[in-house]
Amino acid sequence: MAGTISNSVIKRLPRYYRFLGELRSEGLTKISSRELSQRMGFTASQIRQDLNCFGGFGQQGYGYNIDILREEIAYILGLDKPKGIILIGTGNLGRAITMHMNFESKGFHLIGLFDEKESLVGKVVKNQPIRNINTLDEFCRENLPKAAILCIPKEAAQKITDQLIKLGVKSFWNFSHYDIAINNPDVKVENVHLGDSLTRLSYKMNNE
Amino acid sequence: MAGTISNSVIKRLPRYYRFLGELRSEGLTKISSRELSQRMGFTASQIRQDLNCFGGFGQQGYGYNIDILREEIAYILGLDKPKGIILIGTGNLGRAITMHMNFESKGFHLIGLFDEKESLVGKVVKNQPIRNINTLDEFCRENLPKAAILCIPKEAAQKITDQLIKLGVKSFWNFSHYDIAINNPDVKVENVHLGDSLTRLSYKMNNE
DNA sequence: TAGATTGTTAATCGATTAACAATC
DNA sequence: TAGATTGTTAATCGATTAACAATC
Repeated sequence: MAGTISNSVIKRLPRYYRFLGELRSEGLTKISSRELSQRMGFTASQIRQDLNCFGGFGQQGYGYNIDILREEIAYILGLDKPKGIILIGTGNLGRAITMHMNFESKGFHLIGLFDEKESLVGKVVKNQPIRNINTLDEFCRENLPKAAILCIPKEAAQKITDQLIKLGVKSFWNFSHYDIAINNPDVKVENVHLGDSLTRLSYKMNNE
Repeated sequence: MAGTISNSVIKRLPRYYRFLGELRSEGLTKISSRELSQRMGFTASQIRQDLNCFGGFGQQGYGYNIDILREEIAYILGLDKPKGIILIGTGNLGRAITMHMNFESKGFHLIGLFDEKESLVGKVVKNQPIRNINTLDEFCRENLPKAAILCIPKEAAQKITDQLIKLGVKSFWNFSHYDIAINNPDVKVENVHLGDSLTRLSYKMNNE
């Protein structure tokens, strides 16, 4: 068992979940930490250490039961509790995420799309109408989303996050460069800085 | 000076570069590690430690010259050497990245788009025609791209990376779930696992 | 000169790996 | 029972923070 799971472990959790899903669809029922280490590129020691953070789901001399372990991780990740999420900014990136992402399998339920651009408002993406951003307050009071996806520029992001936090939206999947956490230490943020990632690739190519 | 810059520092480099750019556009010319720490949310100690990895660009009693430091980091990141990059898979995500990303400012030059879907081939995205994937060999031999963006499903990714590696493309910005690095330890890969990121947000919301 | 702030070393903290006893 | 493999402790490694002498 465990109290706090360290950040390093949390970062690896979705990967464990993905691989266990694959093993499952290959029809396997059990796996040892050594076998899993070869597939995932972690050490067997780290896998045992990690998996033990949330209870002894292995069995000595046998390994881990794939289904049970996967279910357990799903539970820890909260994938069994769909949370309402809205998306702000239906530009190229916002629309791509709306179309591309399987929200249901990641613990969410996409319930609203918003944009300020009149030319986009009313269009339908993945069966959802794009709503005018000036209806955001009303929508949130009625539908109580728990999280928001920010696909808007930095300048717009500050204003919108302030507004959303007042409306009770306290969790953000943030594609903007606005640093939500630094101004609001209490909210939950997961940042995706695509530009930083591409920049790191440039670094790696530049430095043997 | 420094030989090897640790992975932890590399991860932070693009962020330093971004913040220095902002300070610059605010018209500032110098900044101390303490001031920078307040803006960036790192400790001043860490900033000094990090920046010192690549030479003493500060000055005691003064701080850091923003322009000089920014230029130096740009050089380390290879942003001054545009590298040819191609994009494979022009679905929602691939098109969004094509439209949305500023490649030039990140050390790249987007020179080709590819898809296998006949209905997409020939369409123009950001002034580039979508090419048939079966012209990939020919294109690479002529234009020698150095990197590729993979916006294709896992199954397709394995085949395409093998093909690209043979053609001399050894660096990947990988949006697929195919684990390139595990099968090709020599290539440079920067993974973007959007689903894992959203899953971590679910975890954070689920665990106080 | 006095004040400020770096560069750098030392101390602390946390994460990973190794080892092995427990046990299925 | 013998073999396999976990759970867990101890050892190592690396990263962050603190401290302060060097110096602008």
